Formats: sequence, C-alpha cells, structure tokens
Amino acid sequence: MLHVAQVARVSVATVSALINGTATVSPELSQRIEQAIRDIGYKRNAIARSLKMGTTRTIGLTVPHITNPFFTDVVSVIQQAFDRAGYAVMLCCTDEDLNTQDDQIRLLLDRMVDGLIVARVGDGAILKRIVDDANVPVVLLDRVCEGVDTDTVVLDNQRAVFDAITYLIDLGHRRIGYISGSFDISPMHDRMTGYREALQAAGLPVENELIRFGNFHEVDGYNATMQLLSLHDRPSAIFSANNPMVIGTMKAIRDIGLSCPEDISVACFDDFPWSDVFQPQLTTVAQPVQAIGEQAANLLLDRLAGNRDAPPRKLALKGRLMIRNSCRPLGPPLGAIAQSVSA
Amino acid sequence: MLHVAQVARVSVATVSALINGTATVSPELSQRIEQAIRDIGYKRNAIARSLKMGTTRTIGLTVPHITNPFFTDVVSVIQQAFDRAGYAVMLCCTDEDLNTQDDQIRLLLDRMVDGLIVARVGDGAILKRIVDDANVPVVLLDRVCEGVDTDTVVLDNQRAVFDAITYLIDLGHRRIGYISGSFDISPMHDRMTGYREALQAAGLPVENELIRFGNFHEVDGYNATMQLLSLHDRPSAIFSANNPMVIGTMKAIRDIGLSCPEDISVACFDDFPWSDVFQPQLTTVAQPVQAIGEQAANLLLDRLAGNRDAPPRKLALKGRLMIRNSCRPLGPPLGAIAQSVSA
DNA sequence: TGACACGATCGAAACGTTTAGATTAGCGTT
DNA sequence: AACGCTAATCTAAACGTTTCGATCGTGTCA
Repeated sequence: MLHVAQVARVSVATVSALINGTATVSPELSQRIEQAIRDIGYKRNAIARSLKMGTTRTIGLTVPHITNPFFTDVVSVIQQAFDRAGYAVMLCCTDEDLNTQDDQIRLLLDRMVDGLIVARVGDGAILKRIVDDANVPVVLLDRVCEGVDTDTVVLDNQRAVFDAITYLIDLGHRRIGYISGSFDISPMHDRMTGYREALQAAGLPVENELIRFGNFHEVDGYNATMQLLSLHDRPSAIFSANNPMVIGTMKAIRDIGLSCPEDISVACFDDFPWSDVFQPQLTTVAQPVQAIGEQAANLLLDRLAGNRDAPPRKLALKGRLMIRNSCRPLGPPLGAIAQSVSA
Repeated sequence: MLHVAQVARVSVATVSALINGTATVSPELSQRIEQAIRDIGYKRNAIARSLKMGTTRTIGLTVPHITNPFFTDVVSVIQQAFDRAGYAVMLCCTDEDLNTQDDQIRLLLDRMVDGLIVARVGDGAILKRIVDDANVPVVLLDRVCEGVDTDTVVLDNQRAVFDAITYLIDLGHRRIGYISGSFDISPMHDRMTGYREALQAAGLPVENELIRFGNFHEVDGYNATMQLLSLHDRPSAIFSANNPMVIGTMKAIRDIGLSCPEDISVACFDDFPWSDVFQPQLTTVAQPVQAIGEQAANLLLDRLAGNRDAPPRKLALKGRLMIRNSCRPLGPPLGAIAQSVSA
C-alpha cells in the first residue's frame, strides 16, 4: 500500500480511503491510485487489516468426522452460507476425541476466528471456559451442552428414535437390538432414551443384552452387530444410532451369512444419498441437513452482524422417518414376500 | 503481551524470548513471566505474529464438491496431515465453477495462506497467473494443467478407464454407454481417452450416440442415462465417469423399470464406503485416496519446510478396478445365473 | 587492574493496515 | 478583506507481535 501511495504520489491514508470508500477522494487522485494499483498488482493484506480491525472474517467449524455423510452435508451447507457472506471457513475434524477437539478450538481461537460452530462437543465445562475466555460467538450443533448457554441447533433426537423404534414394533418386532455411540454426548443420550421409551410405551422390556456401544466408526458397528447376532436369542431387528456404524452392521450381517431384510431388519440414524438406490433400501431417520446447516449459519451470522446481546436461541428441528424396505413385517413366511416383491 | 510484561515487570522482548525460546532467560524472570501468563490467561495473538513473521501456518484447500465421496476422503486425509503438522486448513468448495474457484483462490491468497492445494481447477491461464503472482507453493490435485509447472498428484485416469472398459468388453458387452463430466478438465479428458482406446483396441466402433456429457451432479447422470436408455438400440452397459452421477444412473434405471445387472450393467469411477454392502455391489475404479491425500500433503509440507527450488514433482498413482456384481456377462439366460449366485 | 567476552535484559523499529485529528485550499458571506 | 465552512488530503498513532542491536553486570584471563 505504501508502494501504491508512492507511485500515485498520495498518502497511504488516501489509498485506504479509496479502497474502503470511507471518504471521498477526488477523481484525479482516484484514477492515479487505481492505475497504480493495477500497475503494481497490489492486493490488500488481510492479515494486517485483521490485526488493526480485530476481525478476520473467518469462522471456525469443528465436526467429529467429515466422512460421516451427515456432517459432510452440514459442512457443505455451512460453507456455502459463509462463502456468500464473504467469510472463509476453517475446518477442523475432532475425530470424536475430546482432547483433539480442545486443541482444535484453541487453534481456531488463536487464529482469531470471528465465530465458531461446534458440532458435537464432548465436555461442557471445557467448552464453557473456552467460550467465556474468548469473547467470540459460538453456535452449538447437534448437541446441547449443560451450563453452556449459547445458540444451539439440534434435532429432536428422542422423538425421532421413538418413532423409528415404534415403527419396528408395529411391524411385529419384539427383540430390537440397539447400537449406540458413546454416551457422553447428548444426541446419543437422547436417542437411547427414545429407544427405551418406545419399548416401554409398547409394554416391552428393555434388555441390556440388546444394547451395545460403539465409538461411531464402521468397525464398532461391525463388532456390536457380531455380538448381537451371536446372542442365544438374537434380535429380529437392529437400529444403529449413526450412519458409519450401520455400514459395519450390514457387513457383519453379510459375513455371518444372513441377509437383510429376510433374516434381520435394519434401520439407522442419518440418511444418505445412496439409500434409495441400492438394495436393501435402508430405512433411516433423515435429518433436515439443509435446514440445520442454514440455521446454524444464520444464527452465527446474526451474531457477527452485531446482535451480541440477544438471549441464546435454541432451535430444535424434527427428523423424518424414511421408510424403505430394509425392515420386514414379522410373521408370514418370507419366501412368498420376497417373490412378490421381486416380481 | 504488553500486559504480561508489565505484571511480570519485564520487557515485552523478554516475554517473547521466553515464549519462543529464542533466548535464554533467567529462572526468576521465567517464573514471574509464566505466573503472569497464567494469571492473565494470556494467549499469543496469531494474527499479529503472522503479520510480523509473514507466515500464517494455514493452508488453503479447494475442491469442487465436498459431498463427492472421493473429495470428502481426500479432504479428510489432507486435513489430518496438516493438523499433525500444526497447520490449519481453510476449505473452499468451488461447485465446479470457474469463477467461483477464482474467487476462492483469491480469498485464500488475501488471507495469506502459506500454501495451496487445488483440486480440479478449470483454467490453466488463470491459475498460472494466480500462482505466479502470489509467491506461494501450490499443489495440483486430480488435475494436470497446461502451462502451470508445479507439484501435481494425479491418477492414471486413462489407464484406469481403459481397464474398466476392457473388463466390460471381456464380459461380452459391445455397446457401452459412457457418461462424462464436462471436458475442460484433464481427468475427464483422459478418462474419455481410456474409453475410446479400449473400444478401439477391441476393434469396436466409438459411437457418439453412446457418449453423454454431464456437469458432475446426480441429476446430470440421471438425464444422461435416460437418454441412453431410450436409444433405439440401447447399450448393455453404462460407465459413469464420476460417483455422484452414477447415483443418477441407478435412479434412472430404477425409474424406467429396469434392473441392474439383470437388464443393464453399470460401473463407475470412484469407490465409496457402501459399495460392497448393498445390492448391486457396484463395480468401480477405486482411487487410492489415502495415498493421494498424503502425497499431496507431503509435497506441500516439503515446500513449506523450505524446499522451494526443487523442480516440480509430478506423481501419478494407479487406480484399481474393484470388481463386484453390477456387471453381468452377456449371453446365457439370466435366470440361471441369478439363481446360482443367490444360492 | 584493566580488557574482554559473555549472558541476560531491554529499547525501539518494523510488519501493513485503519483512522482520528490536523492541515490545507477553495469558496461564499458579510 | 477577513472570516468561517466544507471537502480533500495528510500525518501519525495504533493494532500485537518479533528481532536487531544496545546496554549492563559479572566473571575470567593476562
């Protein structure tokens, strides 16, 4: 900028005024400056600007795993929204790990992001401290957090799973296996509650041997399913609390020589683009990813626009049960059904 | 930092020296400073540091679409690699659009990223200018670019498609539909060449009516497939040049009342996690995503570590044909085969 | 005892912006 | 002709670091 000013024979202040439109500058000088900018190929240094202005026009986004299609979609929507608003997005993956997440958030705050969208954080206390320390607006995604009073976008997880399990019960299933993610984050807790309540509402027992825990990955779903399928009295249906784990479930079913839905029904949380193209077409709980991403972005953009003092806003969205053909009604001999379907 | 210095009754220079270990500071002062840092809750301002140092420890990464599972995986690998090295990653999605990509790269350069990984850029000239202007190391991914002489990681696209098409020919297919992405990026060009050469090597004609173009999205695959299937003499197999489009292909096949592989065989570029769990299990060309991501990250990290003057390195990796059951041999009546397979 | 090296600490300039406040010139009013 | 007003421009301080060179004891050696 100094260089531009010298070439245009003006002061840096005038150059700055022209670039930012913060003051009127005469036509002659404007032209000289613009010419100099073009000649030199000058680009404003955003770092210096950030230092002076105290704002980076960058936000931080942390998700557990970008390969989970739910988060992939949400990241995509959020990225687009901030792109439109002229913000850059720094993306971090926490790998479902608390320490990693902690590090990531610190990394982002060190870089002076203007705001933070955090999906699925583990520990309320740490987050709370971080949020309080750095005076930066935070939006929590897919997670409520005790003691952290900030904008939040979540799904009504409990209700969604309640509906899905009730659907299975209505089909005639009595022993329904449930594969949960680790319990220290609220969605997993709520989903499990939905499972229990659906069983109880139908007068069915909640049996611990039917409940397994995994760490969200495919391999965890695989192992959990293997355990469920080798039970003395194995379940007739399995519900997986997230998407990567259901891949493991399907692989385990295949490896053990069973098939879905003939031998065992499967449903899971989170829809994905392929679900209605391949067989079996998985019955899923679809989250409104577009809305979730947009709402989260809007909440943060609103804070960034200056609306700092509004009370925390908590948005709860509804999931939708996408009924396909991976769950079969219990009762009639299977052969007949399969025939008539494939005809 | 000034505040810390005042509280510890030392100069800012000493605080800086202690924090960075750039000079020895006596035990007493060290202790006073550390205490002050703790008391105040001081965090070094990375922006100010970046301004002074001329380095942000941040890299820019642009991909066409993060929802394409190939790019999702690559992004994930790259993110992890840079995370380990203490770099943050700014992610941009170009939406397969040239102007968008241009804007994104400018945005990233304005923010003084230390390096850039660009996947699938469209126009060589623009990129070249940008790369030359900003004196920043660039790694090209999934794309060679005429006139831009920089580190590159690509797949041997031509060979990979050649092998896939040859596989279909060996199965007895003679009329093989091909759905390409738009032609102005090198992978699409090379893949098409692989298609043509495989046909020619087998003495088969290259028929234009069997070749369709789309813009990488599901809907494009859908439309292209609809056209192919309504041909007077429709193809017995379809190869889709990318992954999202093949979803459209499968949906079109379903909507038109056909089934795969019974009525039509399907194969595509890019593997995805679900491909061997659901039916039909899609035959795909799998890219070594892990290796691609790691190599790209390593190339850039090496430049960032100071190795600026080494000549551009071009890495070409090999794809792998994952043969599953979405392509059937032509000839014998289908019933018998399906029976024996499902038994 | 003086010269000198060395280790610890500090002062101040620099990175490239923004911006408050000072300065200047031009112009109409009285 | 003196005055004040406005618009255009400039000067210089600030943002929070890093780092070069200066300063100041202190101990060592001749």
